[in-house]
Amino acid sequence: MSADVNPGGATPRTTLADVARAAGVSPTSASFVLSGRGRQMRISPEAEDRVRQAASDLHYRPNSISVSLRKGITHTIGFVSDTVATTPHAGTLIKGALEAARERGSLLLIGETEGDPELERRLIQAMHDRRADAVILASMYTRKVSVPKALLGMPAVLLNALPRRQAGISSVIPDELAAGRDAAGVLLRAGFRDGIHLIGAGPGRNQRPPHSVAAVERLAGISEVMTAAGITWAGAYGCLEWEPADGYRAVEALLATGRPKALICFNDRLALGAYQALSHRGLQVPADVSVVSFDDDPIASWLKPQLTTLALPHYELGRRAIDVLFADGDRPRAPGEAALHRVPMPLRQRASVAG
Amino acid sequence: MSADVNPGGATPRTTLADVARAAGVSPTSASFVLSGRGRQMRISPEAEDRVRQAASDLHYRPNSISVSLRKGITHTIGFVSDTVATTPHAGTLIKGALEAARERGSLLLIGETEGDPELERRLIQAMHDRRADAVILASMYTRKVSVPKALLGMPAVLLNALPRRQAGISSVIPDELAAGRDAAGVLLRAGFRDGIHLIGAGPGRNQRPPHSVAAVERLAGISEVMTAAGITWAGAYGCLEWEPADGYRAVEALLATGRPKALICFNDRLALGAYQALSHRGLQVPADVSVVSFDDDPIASWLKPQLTTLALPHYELGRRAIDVLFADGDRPRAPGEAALHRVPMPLRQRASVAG
DNA sequence: CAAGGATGCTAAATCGTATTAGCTAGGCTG
DNA sequence: CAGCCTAGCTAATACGATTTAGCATCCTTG
Repeated sequence: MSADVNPGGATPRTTLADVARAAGVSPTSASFVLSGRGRQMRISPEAEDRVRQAASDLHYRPNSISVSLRKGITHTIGFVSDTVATTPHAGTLIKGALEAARERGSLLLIGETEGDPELERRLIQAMHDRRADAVILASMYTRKVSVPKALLGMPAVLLNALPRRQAGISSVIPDELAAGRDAAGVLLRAGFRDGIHLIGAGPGRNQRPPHSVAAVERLAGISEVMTAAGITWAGAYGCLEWEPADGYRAVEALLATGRPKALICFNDRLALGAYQALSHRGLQVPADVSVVSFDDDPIASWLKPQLTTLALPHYELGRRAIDVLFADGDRPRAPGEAALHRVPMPLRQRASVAG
Repeated sequence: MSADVNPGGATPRTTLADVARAAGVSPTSASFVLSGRGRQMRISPEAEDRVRQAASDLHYRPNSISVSLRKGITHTIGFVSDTVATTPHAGTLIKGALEAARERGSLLLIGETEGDPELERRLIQAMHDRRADAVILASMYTRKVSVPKALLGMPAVLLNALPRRQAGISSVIPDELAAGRDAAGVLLRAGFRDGIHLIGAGPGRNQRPPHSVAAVERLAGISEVMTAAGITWAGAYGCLEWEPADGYRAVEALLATGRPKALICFNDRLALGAYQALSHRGLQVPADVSVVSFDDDPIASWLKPQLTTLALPHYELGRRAIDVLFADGDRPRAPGEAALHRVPMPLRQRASVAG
C-alpha cells in the first residue's frame, strides 16, 4: 500500500561510508577510529569523537560479510554431525561447543549428514565454500569414521570419533577405558568378588553393537581391573543393540538360571531394562542386586533407586573440540600434529550399589 | 621448516579470475557461463566449454562470502534458542529446521541464550551482522516470550513460543488444545466416565508450572471434552514442576485416599513417576489404572507397559518454522501479516489404556 | 553501400570493509 | 630559507564475485 514499504523487508543498513560522511571524514579515517587504531594512525581526538558519535547516532554495525571477505576470517565454525536428534541428550555436545565457540567470538554453522557419506561431503564442501574457519566432524556415539579428504586441508577435529585409518587429524573422545576400570572399581570397593554379570557386551565379536568403540573399551577397562584383582565375571551377556528391551531380555534370561549379585550394564537404557526385569521377579536394587552403568542418561536419575553410572561428558567433549581447534591462538590453527584427547567420564555415585 | 608450509593452513583457493584466465576469457564471461546464463549472454558454445573445463580442472568453487556480499543473500538462517541441551530430545526441533532449510539450500547458524535476555539481544545482533536471511527464535518448551525489537525489522518467526504482547511476528506451536481434547477423548472412548484424575495441573494459578502454555491449553482441551460429555474429573493434582518425582508424590498422595481408574498425566516424566508409585502399591497398568500422557518422550516407549501419549511434534515444528519463513518464495519474506500456526500432536496409541 | 541489427565479447562499477601508500600543511633545525 | 620531520588526514587498491553498459565485428536488407 504505502510507498515506503520495502518489499525486501530490510531497511538499507548504515555503512561505514555513511558514518564517515556524517562525521565529515574519509571512510579510511572512520575505519581507523572504529578499529581502535585512531591514535596510532594520528587521527585527532576531535575527529575521533565525531566518528564515534556518528557511529552511535546512526546505530552503525559493521557488515560481517564484508569484513570476512576482506580479512579472510569468518568467526564461524562448521559443526557437521551424523545426527543431533536421534541420540537423546547428545545435543549437549553441541552446547559445549557452542559456548566455547562463543567465548572466542565465533558461532556455529551446523549440518547433519544422517550417516550419508555423500551428504557429508557436500556439507563439508558447503562449510568450506562459506569459509568456515574450521570444521568439527562429530558423531553422536563414539565410533571409527573414515575421514573425508576435504577435511585434511583445513583446521578440523573429530568429535566423539576416531579416524579409521591413521590420518593427520585430532580426535576428542570420552575416556571409555578408564570408565570401564572405574565401573569395575566401584563394585570391587563395595566388596563384590563374585556374582558379577556383564549386560550388553562380552569378549566375542558378535557380542556387542558393531562399530561401537565404547563396547570394546569399557569391556577392556573392566577386564583389566578384575584380572588385576584376581577375579573374573560370572557371566557376560552380549547384545547387538543397547535398548531397554535388550537389557530386559538379558536379565530375564540370566535370572532363569541363577542369582547375580551385581550387574555392570553397558549403558543406562540396558540398566532400565534390567531394573524392569529384576522388579518383575521381585528383586530389589540394591538390596538383592547392585547395578552400575554407563552414560548418565537423564533416566539414570529418574529410576528408583537412582542409578550409579559413569557419565558421558558430552558438554566437556564439545568444549574440548573447540579448545583443540584454537589450541593456543586466537584463531584455529592449521592441521598440525594429530593428537588423541581423552576426556574423563565422571562417576555419578548414586543409590544402585549396596555398600 | 619447509618453505612451502602455509601457516594459515589454507591453500589459496582458485578464484573466478583464475578460471577465466585458464579459459582465455574475461571474468565476466566466466561468470555468465558458470551461472548458466552463457547462452542468454551470447557466449559461444566453444567458450562455454573452455570455461567449464577450466572450472572443473581447477576445482573451482565460488566463494560464498563474496557472493553474499554482492547479492545480499547468505542462504543462512539464524536459529536462536534458550537451550538446545537441557530439554532431552528437543534437538529434534533443530533437526526439522535443519532439514527443511537444507532442502532450500540454506544452513543454520545457531546460538543459545540460556534464557539471558542480554545474550539473546547480542546473538540476534550477531545474526543480523552476519546478514542471516532470517531468524528463528525458539523456545524448548512452549511459552510466551517478549519479542526483541531487533527481530521485527527482519524476516523472523517464533518457534514453540508466543509473543507476550501482540507483535507483528508469526508463531509456530504445537496444538496443545487439540491434544488436551484428544487425551480426554482416548479415555472417553475407552469407556471411562468417572475416577479420572489429572496429574500435573489443575484449574488454579498455582497448580501448574509458571509460564507453561502447555499446562493451560492441555487442561482447557481436557475440560472442554469432559464437560461436553457431561462428566468431570475426580481430582486434579497440580505441580509446579513436571519431573518424575512430582508425579510420584502426586500419585502416592492420591492412592493414600482413594483408588483412581484413570490418570491423565501432563507429561511423560510425570507418568514415569506415576508408574513407579502405582507399582510400589502393587497396582497394574492398565489392568487397575489406565494412564494417558503427553510429549512422547523416549521413555514413553521404554516403560512397561508402553505409554499412550500425545506426541510433541518437534520435528514437524522445526520444519514448519522454515516453511513459514519462506512462505511461497525462494527466499524469506519480509515480516508480513503475523499468523499463528498450530501443528497437530499425533496420538501414539500404546498399551497403557485399558480397552 | 549505408543503415541497422545480431553476435560475441569485455570494461567498469558495485557490494562494504581494511590497509597500504601517499599527500599537504606547519614547525623545527641548521 | 632550504630541508626534514611530524601531525593529520585521504586516495587507491584489494577481497571475489555479479551485473550493467558498451564496444567491435559481421551479416542483412532496402
